[in-house]
Amino acid sequence: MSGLIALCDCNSFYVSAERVMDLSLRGIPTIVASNNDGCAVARSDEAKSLGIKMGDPLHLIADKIKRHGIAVRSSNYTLYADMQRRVIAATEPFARDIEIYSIDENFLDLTGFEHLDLVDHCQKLRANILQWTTIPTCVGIGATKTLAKLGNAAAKKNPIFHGVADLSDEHIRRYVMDRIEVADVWGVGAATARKLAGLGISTAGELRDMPLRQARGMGTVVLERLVAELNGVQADVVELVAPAKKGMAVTRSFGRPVTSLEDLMGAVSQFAMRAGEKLRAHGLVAGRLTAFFHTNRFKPDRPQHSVGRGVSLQPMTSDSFELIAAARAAVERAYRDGYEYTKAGVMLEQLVSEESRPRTLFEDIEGRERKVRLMHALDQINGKFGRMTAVPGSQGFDRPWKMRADMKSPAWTTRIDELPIVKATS
DNA sequence: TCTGGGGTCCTAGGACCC
DNA sequence: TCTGGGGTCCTAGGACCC
Repeated sequence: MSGLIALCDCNSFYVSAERVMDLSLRGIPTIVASNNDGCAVARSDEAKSLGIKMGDPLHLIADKIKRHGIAVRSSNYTLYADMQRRVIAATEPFARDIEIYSIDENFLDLTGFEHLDLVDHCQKLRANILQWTTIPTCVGIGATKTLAKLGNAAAKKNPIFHGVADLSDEHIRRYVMDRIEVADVWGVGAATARKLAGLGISTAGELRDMPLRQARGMGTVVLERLVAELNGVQADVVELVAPAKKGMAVTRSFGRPVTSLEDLMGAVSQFAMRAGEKLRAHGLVAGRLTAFFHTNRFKPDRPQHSVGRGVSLQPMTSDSFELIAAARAAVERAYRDGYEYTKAGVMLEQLVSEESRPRTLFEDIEGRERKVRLMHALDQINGKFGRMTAVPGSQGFDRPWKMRADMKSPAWTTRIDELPIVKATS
């Protein structure tokens, strides 16, 4: 297995997904906001050139948005997940295997396609995705994932590549590596970049030439593997099947601060409920649950409080009511009055598949089966009529803390009552 | 005054990713 | 008024054991 790897990445994915159906956004500077309409998490090219940065808090760029007429959308994950599915379908004919790396990026194993002109092959891939979904992409090709990522970064930044940079070509590889900053290499974050700068390493090419031992000594095995990958030695292969999940979390910032135990319990109950749904959807059970909550860290002058309490789940479970009970108990113990809480969450760890769940002594088998059937019925109802149709009363009914999403597009492609309607005019 | 030398397992926290 | 959510991997260091 030493074939070439491609990384295909959707340009400004959330914005491009919004533009599939909403033609009014095309050509207009557009950003998509994070949950709670907090920060900019996707920007169109037009928005980028107006200086909008990834992660910019919306309330700090409000005047810029107004001044330039930037369109804003709340994030619509149902839409993005559906678009992702379509992008993958359009990609499948072009690779032996695909590893879905994130919602907008796929690694392609190009083994078996080497006899083709790979740049041409990847241009056809881009054209196919564009035709099926209208979503533009860029592609990087290389001997390792790290090189494919690097090629992708080059293809996005430099128009001479017309969207496809093939780093299996030595000249192109050298050209790109001498020009890309080391901080833009996949796996090099701020902390590592700072250390490397101290050694006079500022480009991808200089990192490639760093002795492996030095990389190991300065960083960790992670950096050592990274240097190997830049030299074309595979340390990270294309995964054929998704590895088992190790943990899961449901966390949210609140639309407005929570100041009572009752509201906090309500929120955490809802998160535990949702966490149970996710577990069951993956056929998993959890052995440990942690509930956490904290005040606004961006206001250090205000009283701060931050806690997380873990409890072990015995027997291991995916039952929402058991998860809710565990989460509520943790919150009750950790709660302190007199603070404004702005975020909370439930995290699940020690996940194993339902079948390989360890059995406990004195297990109430009948009671357990009843609970499983109840959860199944709950999932069916909520799957059919929408999330939160049937909910436990413990999460409260008015939910003053629920997050804001004031500019959300419809579920164009996944709900029959929200399909776009085309009106004929003559 | 002087207080071994390994192992293993687990957890918290850092770093990084999209 | 207003600053996202959800992951992975690695290491250091503590607890415990012989």
